[in-house]
Amino acid sequence: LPTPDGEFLAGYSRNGLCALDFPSAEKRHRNGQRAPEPPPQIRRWHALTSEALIRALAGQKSSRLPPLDLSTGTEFQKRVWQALRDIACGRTSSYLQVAQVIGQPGAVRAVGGACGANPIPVLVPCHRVLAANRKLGGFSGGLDWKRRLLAREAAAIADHSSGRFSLDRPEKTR
DNA sequence: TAAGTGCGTCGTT
DNA sequence: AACGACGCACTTA
Repeated sequence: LPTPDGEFLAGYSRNGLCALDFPSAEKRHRNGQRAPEPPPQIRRWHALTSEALIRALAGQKSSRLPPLDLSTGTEFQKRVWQALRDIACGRTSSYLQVAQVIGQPGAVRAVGGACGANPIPVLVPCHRVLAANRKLGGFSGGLDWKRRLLAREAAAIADHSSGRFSLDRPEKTR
C-alpha cells in the first residue's frame, strides 16, 4: 500500500483488514511479489484502507474504514483496542485513562501491553495514548512514528481551528 | 525541576 | 514464574 511515507503492508482475512505494517526500510515487503489478483471484495476493502491510511498520515480524521478483523486478540485486548478507537483524531489519552475506561483501573501496565499488540496501528490509533506524566510512552513502530503522527494531527487541528484552541499534545519527548 | 529507584499491579507468554 | 509502550511515591542533584 503506497503512501507519501512509504509502502505499508496491509493484510486481510475473510472478515476484513487484520494487519497493517509500517514500511520496512530493509526488506521491501516481499519485494514486489504481491498476490496475483485479489478477489474483488479484498480490493474494495483495500481501497478503503488506502484512503483512510493516507488521510490518517496527513493527520486528518480517517474516512470510512473496511471491516476490521481484530478477532486474533484476547478479550482484554479487544476491549482495549475498542477503547483506542474511541479516542478522537487530534486528541490524546493515557494508559491510565484507557484502563479506567475499560473498567480495570489497575491494569494500566497490561493496557500498555495490549497497545503494543495492536495489529492495525494508525487506523486503530494506539499512538494517541501517552504516559500519565504526559510524556510519550512507547511505540512498537518506533517513537519517531508516534511523534510524527501526533504532530500531524495537532497541526491539522490547529489549521482547522485557526490555532486558537489549546492543543493537547505531549509536553516532552521522552 | 529533572532524573533515578522501588514497588504495586495484572494480562501474557 | 517472569516480563512489560505504566503510575506513583520518594530520593538526589
